[in-house]
Amino acid sequence: MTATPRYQQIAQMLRAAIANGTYKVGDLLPTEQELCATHEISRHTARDALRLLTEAGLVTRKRRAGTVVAAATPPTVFVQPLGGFQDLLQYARDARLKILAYGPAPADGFARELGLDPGGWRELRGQRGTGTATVGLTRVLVRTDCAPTQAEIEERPTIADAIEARYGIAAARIDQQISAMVLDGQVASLLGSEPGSAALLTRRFYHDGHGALFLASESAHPADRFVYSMSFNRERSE
Amino acid sequence: MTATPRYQQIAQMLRAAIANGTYKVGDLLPTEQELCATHEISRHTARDALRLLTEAGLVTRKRRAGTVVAAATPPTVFVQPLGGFQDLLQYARDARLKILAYGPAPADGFARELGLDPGGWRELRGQRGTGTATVGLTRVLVRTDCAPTQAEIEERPTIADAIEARYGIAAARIDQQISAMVLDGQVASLLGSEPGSAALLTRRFYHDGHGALFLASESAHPADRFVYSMSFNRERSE
DNA sequence: TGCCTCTATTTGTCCGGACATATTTTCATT
DNA sequence: AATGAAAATATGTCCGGACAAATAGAGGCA
Repeated sequence: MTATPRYQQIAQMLRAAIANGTYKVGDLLPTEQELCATHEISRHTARDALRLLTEAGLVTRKRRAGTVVAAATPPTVFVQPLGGFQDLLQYARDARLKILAYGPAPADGFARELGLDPGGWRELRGQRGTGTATVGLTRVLVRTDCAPTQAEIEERPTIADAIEARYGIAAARIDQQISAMVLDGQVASLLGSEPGSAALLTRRFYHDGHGALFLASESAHPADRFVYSMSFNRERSE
Repeated sequence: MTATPRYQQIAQMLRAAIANGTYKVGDLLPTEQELCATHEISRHTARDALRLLTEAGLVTRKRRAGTVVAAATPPTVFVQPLGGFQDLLQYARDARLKILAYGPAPADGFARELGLDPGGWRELRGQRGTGTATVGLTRVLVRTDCAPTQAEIEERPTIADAIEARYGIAAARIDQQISAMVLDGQVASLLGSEPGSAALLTRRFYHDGHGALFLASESAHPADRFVYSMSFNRERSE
């Protein structure tokens, strides 16, 4: 009869009440004590129910303030999980970064294009590929206070990994923009492609825990050799 | 001194023990009773600690079998949350789909390119934009047993939304591939772009709960009008 | 009015216990 | 040896209680 546990039943009732507007966003849910009284359950059971709602992101709880509705529906429907920086780059596992140049950011270089002061950054130019096949041409800006050496970069799969290993600065947020471009003669020859062919252009911005940018990159990938794939899964919410 | 709660301390100790190989993947962690005895805590506290590890995906628990290590490191480091189908498409909120053609899939059309039997699918051609500005040219395949009418599609922001509303078929997994292309004369004129300019090409495959494909789309977006942006956040694991 | 302190309230942590349920192991039976 | 019943065991659910910590709100004070 009562196959589902009590605390899940309570949680489901509250979820429904939130969904149908009985409790609107910003409203206060009943306190734990009130739930205990109205449903004749122990405080522990009430807490378990509210814990489910908290984990789903539907409510937030604060001492003395109570439980307030944060969203009428579970905030995220789909998620794209990433195992690490390599999954973001989507190069083959054995693709290596060949560094062509690495030094203080020139005044008229990548930093200027992004509206950054070249003084505080180091610029790297390189190409990525496996063996002789080049799959991407890259420009990178690294903040000088967390710039690894060339050797440290080359022994890690990505620059972000090198920074995390060397300086302990971990990316908290990464913004990525993908657009398309037509290869001009110079870039095409570096990539071994036909001038006038298409390429994918990815820009990535790595932010630390304070939201400050510490790493930026721009890469061109010939369309005939590179497709950016991603997979989204619907979150289980029961 | 002991600012952090006991159960979080225990969880951290276990996390560390898993990370440094004291417990390897597949090993059994101490039972709740053993944790109670060794750390002189109540079973409730031990359970709270193990709950944290379970939520992080580090361990799985089964009655009688105990707690086994599922992964040495938290499985997902970054997540890209999506609120719905519109976030995937990344068109402006007021962008509308103008349907140019909608009917049974022709034998030599999009279905053939994807290796699908044209008999079971309906093909749609359209363009998306706001007012007069066209931002994308689209080909879509819809499985015939869940194909909405043209009116149903036009009154919803996306075709996936229309299918979910009309047939109750919700996408469980969406695969997306992004590549680049050069616009030829015919497509360029439809999009109002220069022939030979670059465009972003997105292919999306929507799968239902059984993993079966029910919706596929291919869209071309002029690079000068469209950039695909995404944001990844590091998962909080504490 | 503005600022401060104090209090009451609500959630967070932790303890103790009990029974339920699923699953493995053991052992008796065939 | 194969099968099936029973026991043992680890987690899941639920109850009761107690104190701690944070903080919104009331009330007092300048």
